[in-house]
Amino acid sequence: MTRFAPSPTGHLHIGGARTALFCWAAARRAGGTFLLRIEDTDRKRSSFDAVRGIVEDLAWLGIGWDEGPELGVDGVELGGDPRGVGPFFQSDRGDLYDAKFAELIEKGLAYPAFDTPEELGAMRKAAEAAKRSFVYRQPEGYDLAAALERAKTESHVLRFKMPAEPVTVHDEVLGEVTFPYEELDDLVIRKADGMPTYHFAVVVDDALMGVTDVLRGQEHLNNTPKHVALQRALGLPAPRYAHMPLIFNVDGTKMSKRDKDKTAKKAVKDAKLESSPAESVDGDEFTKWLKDKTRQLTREQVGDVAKALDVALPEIDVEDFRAAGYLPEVVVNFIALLGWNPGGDVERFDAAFLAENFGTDRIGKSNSKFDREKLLAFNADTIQHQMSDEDFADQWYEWARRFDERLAAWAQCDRKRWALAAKAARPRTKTLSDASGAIAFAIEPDDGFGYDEKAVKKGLLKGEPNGLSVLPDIRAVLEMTEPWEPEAIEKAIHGFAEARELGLGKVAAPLRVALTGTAVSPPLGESLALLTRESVLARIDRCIDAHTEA
RNA sequence: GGCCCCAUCGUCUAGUCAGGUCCAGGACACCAGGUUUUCAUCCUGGUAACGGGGGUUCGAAUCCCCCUGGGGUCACCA
Repeated sequence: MTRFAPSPTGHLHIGGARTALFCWAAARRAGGTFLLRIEDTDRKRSSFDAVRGIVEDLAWLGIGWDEGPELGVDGVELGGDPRGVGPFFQSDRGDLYDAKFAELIEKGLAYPAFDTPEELGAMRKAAEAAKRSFVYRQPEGYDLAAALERAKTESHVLRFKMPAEPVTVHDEVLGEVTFPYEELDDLVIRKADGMPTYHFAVVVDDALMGVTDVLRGQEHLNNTPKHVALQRALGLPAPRYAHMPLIFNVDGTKMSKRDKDKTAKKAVKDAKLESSPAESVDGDEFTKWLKDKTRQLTREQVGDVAKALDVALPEIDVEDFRAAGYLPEVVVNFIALLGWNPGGDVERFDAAFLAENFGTDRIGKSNSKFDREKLLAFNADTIQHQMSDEDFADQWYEWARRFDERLAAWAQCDRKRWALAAKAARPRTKTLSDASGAIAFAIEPDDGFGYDEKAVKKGLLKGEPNGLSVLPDIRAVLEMTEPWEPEAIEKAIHGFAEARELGLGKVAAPLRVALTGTAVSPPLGESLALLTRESVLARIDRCIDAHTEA
C-alpha cells in the first residue's frame, strides 16, 4: 500500500510527478494498491482547481490511483473507497484527528500552548544567536490542568510532548539514521484553527489508510523522526520509509516557478522593453515586477510575456512539459531515470517495465540535475524512430486541440492532408510544439509569406542557369503531373531534372524558395502535395513575378 | 550556524553491499570525419570522471577515518 499525498496549492511539479510515479510503480511491482490522498489542511492556499489540475497531470502521465477521490479524467473514472478508509481530503477528516488529539491529551503526551508569533520569533532568534537549532520545549512548571482550562476560551495550538530519547529511522535507501533528542522539539500538531498540522495528519492517515510504504523526497528525512515518535505515542504501526534524492536545475538551483520569472525578466531586459508586451500585465504591475527580483507574475502572465517576446520558458510543472510537446511516456522514462535505474546499460523503458522492475533497492542516494537536452533527445528519438505516422498524427492532433487552436482547426478541415502533414513533419520534429514549424508554410496563404534574402540569392539568382529561369519549365511539368500525390510529384521532378541534365538541387532549391520563401522544407513530393496544385502554381507565379524585375 | 544526508566523465548513470575480470562501461551534450537535393536523420571515430589526504590489504572506484565540497532541514507550509 503506497500513497501519493499532494497538497493542492498549485500545479504538479515535475519532482512531485516522480514521487507519484515511484509510489505507483512500487505498488504495481508488489501487486499492491496505490492510493491518492489530498493534503489540504492549509485552508488558505488549497483549492479544488489545484486538485483538478494535479489529477489531470497524473492521468496524463498514465499514473492512475486505485483508491482515493472518485474523479473522472478524460472519461475514465478513477479512485474509490473499497475498504472504507476515506474520506481522502484531509479537510474532511476532522473527527478522526480529534479522536487522536484527545487520546494524546489523555495520555499526557499533548498540551496546549499559547505563545504568540512574536514570542516564538524571539525564541528562534535566541536559538540562532546561541548557534543551535530552534527546539520548542514545554516550559518549566507547566500546569496542564490550568492550560486545558485556559484553552477553552483562548486561541492556542496543541503541541506534542516529544519523549526524551533519540529516534532511529530505518530508511530503505539511506539505511539507519539516528536523530538526537536535542534536535527534536515539541512540534505543533493542531493549529489554532483546529486543523491538524502536516506531521500529525500524515501519521494518522498513513496508519488509518493502511499505508505500508512511504516514498518521498529527501527533504522529508528530518521530519521522519517526528513521525516515528508520533506513531509510537499513538500506538500506530510505522510504514517502511524510502527517501529519494532531490532534483535540481543543471546549474544547481532549485527547479521553481521563479525560474520562469527570471527567464522572462532577462528577456525583457535583453529586448530593452520599457512597457508591458502583454495585455494581461498592466503597466504598473509590469514595472514593479521588473524592478523587484523576487516578484512573480501568475503562470498565465509570465506565459504571455514570454510569448510576446518569443522566448521559451523553462519547464517546471508537468503541465509545462505537456504544453511544450513532450510525450508522457518520455517524461515518465526520463524522470524515472533521475534517481533510479534498472542497472546495466538499460535506460529506455516504459511504465510497464517500471511496474515490473521498480524497487527501492535501486534508488540512488545523491541528488540529480535535470538535463533538458537529454529529455529532448529522448523525445526526438521516440517521435522519429519509435512512432508510426498514424500514431504521431493522432497525438499531435490531441496536443494541438489543447495548445494550438489554429493548427487544430487546420487539421480538422482535411484529415487526409493532416496525415500527410504528420508524415512530413515527424522525421524532423523533437517536440509536438515544434512540429508545426516544418509544415507552417502550408498553412500560410499563398501570398502570406516573404522571401528569405539568402535563400533567394542562393536558390534563385546564383549559377548558370539560375534557379529562377528553371521555374517556368518545372511549372509546366507540375501542371501536368498526375496524380497530385507525393510519389508522382517526386518522380516528375526527378524526371525533369534528368531530362534537362540538371542536378536535383538546381530544381529543388528554386522550388523551395517559391513555395516556402526559404531554403528549407520537407522532401519536395510531400511539400508540394501538402499544397494544392493551384496553390503551387500560384506560388511559383508569384515568385517569378517578385524576382524577375530585380 | 546546529543537526542530518550525499560524493564516478559537463549531465544522467553502470560498477561499490559480496576488493582483483575497470589504465572504469553506456546514454545525452561536445568535437572530427562520412552518407543525404534542403532541413532533420543516420554511420564511424574522438575528448572527457573514481574530490583531496591518510589508513586496511599482495591488491581499493569498491572497506575505515579525516578534510573539502554539495544538498536538506531548523513554520500554527506541506
